[in-house]
Amino acid sequence: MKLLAKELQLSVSTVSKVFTDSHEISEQTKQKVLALAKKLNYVPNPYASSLRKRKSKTIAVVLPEVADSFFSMAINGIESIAREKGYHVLIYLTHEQMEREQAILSDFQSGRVDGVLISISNETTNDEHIIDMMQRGIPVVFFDRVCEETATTRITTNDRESGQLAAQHLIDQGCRNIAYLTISGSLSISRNRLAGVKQALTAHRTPFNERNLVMCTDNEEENLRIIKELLQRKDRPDGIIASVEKLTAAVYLACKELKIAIPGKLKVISFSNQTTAPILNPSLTTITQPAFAMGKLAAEVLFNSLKKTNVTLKAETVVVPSALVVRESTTGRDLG
Amino acid sequence: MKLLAKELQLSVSTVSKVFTDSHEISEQTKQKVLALAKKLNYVPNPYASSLRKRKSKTIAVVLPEVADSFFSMAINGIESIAREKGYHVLIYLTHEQMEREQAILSDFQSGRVDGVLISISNETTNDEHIIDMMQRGIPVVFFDRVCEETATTRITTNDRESGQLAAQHLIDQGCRNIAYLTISGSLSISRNRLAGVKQALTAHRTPFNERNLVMCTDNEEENLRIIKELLQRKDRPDGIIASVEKLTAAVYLACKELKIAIPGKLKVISFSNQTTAPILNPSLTTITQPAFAMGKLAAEVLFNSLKKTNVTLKAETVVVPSALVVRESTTGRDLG
DNA sequence: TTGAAAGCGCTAACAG
DNA sequence: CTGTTAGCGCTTTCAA
Repeated sequence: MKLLAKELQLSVSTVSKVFTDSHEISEQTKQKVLALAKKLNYVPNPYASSLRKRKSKTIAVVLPEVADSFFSMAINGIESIAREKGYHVLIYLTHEQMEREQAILSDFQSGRVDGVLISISNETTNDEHIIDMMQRGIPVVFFDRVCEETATTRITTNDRESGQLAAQHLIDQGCRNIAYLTISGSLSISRNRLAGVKQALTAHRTPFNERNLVMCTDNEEENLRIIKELLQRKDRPDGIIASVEKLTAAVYLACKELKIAIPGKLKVISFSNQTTAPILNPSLTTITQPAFAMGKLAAEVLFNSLKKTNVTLKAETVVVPSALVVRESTTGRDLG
Repeated sequence: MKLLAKELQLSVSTVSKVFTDSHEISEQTKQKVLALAKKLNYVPNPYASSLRKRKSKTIAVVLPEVADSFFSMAINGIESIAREKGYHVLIYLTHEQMEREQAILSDFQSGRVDGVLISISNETTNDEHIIDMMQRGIPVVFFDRVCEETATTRITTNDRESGQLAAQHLIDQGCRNIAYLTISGSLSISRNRLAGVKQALTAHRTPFNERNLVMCTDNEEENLRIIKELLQRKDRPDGIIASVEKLTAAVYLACKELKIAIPGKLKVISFSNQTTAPILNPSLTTITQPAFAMGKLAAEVLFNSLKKTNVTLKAETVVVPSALVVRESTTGRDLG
């Protein structure tokens, strides 16, 4: 299309420089070129540019799933920064499968993206595919579900403290037999939350009962079954901490079916960003993660490293704290 | 990297043909090349290929927002097909602003994407930017929030019938003064739903009262105020149809504050795909849209047209029906 | 079945 | 400040 731009009796390179906003071009010609470009509705071909410059102005966001308030809010945060910086966002879903995650990342070897934001799948037990990526010079920033051993920047929330806070809150509300619901034994995020829970219990001289560590699945009905089983045990828990948003519904439904009163017979707290938490029956006490902020921060860190050349990301964990929002499911009282 | 591939004493073109899986290459050399490629972890540069072939194997998904169950489930559907077809998915958010929508689409003039899936913003009143796109040979498929006048394929749900069904259900439950909550007067989807509501009311000899058409905003607190105002009118409605998922919370909270019993004093039905609908207080009667299916279908239609060359998409509306799921908020009874 | 050569649209030296 | 030239890595005739 530069050919057309030579309506103006200019060389291709001059026109090109206009579009890269080079300082070595006079205002006058810049205006002329830009004017004609607008008139002709011309936009430079990004792929030609990518090919030449060896950078794509595109990042990838790799997620386990998107139907989760945390991830959708995080996408929002990421997008807000990407837009600001003129980057494009490719989205990929692993559906919690390490194999897919590997396949997706391996495609990035091609230079399709300049950087990657990733929240790993709960199947992901090794980080070779990620290290591979970084060795090829493609920076990776973890957020939320991180690999703690991998040498790059990790954006997390204070999972351990949050677990502790949640458990402490339940203890304060009189719970003595607390169960912890999770979907993964391997994710650091899950382990950290559990560690916090255990710490709070131990501090209170009521060590965590390992039978109360309940592993859930991807399947809603299966989860309902598992939780009903839990609630039908003779030593049934009097408090539940759901470490994953989507387990909330299963807990509520199980209680409904079994006619177990929340919070009377069972207190429930959930790691959740659902906007419906305040209008559940009863309203749900949550640990609310700073999803938007974490997405935003992850993107900022990534773009920052993309600005400079050859700067490997610091192997550090940046923590954005979550908040405990107390509602009726643990207190019986509506604290707004 | 083809240079490296000439470890094998082959020409670049031969190697290239291997990667396009050309039939004019012997099995033998194919294997050899593929083997070395895997060993060297080589992946062809997609941008060079895009430049040459003038197609990017990439589509754009343009959405008003992502923090909405419908859109996140739709993304899921889109991704499932994209993955299957080997396409990549760029995501863009308009945040309900037509200006952003235009800016986003205008970038696509560059050939960045081969096609576009779009759900328009509620500000979008004209379709010039979209027509422009199509005239440049980039196919556009609408889903959910469509432009009815624009000559391309539209994937919708049966909005009118759903509105009618919702209103009829409220009438059946004894409502005589039904309000309709919306965030847009211009979106066809909103108009159609309202038309269905009116039709049901008219059929029942109780024409819709225009004062009961309530325009809400992007702002949660503002919405709460608006709805409280509605519920404090002397002729306060005895039934509410929320045409947007996120208005549900405002309705519930308003009722809580004003101590209006649902469904006793007010019956509520919502167009919503929230997974928490069954565990709200009370559980929420919904019109549930086939989000995943619609996303999937939109993607299928788009990829179909991308396969052939120079086939403009049929200007037709494909309807995937929604379902009425009756729960306590309109009946007082829990029907599961 | 394979190879040589041209060029997709753009940018980056380097000259002028 | 502007122009010339040489590719970025791939695909695609066309010829061997």
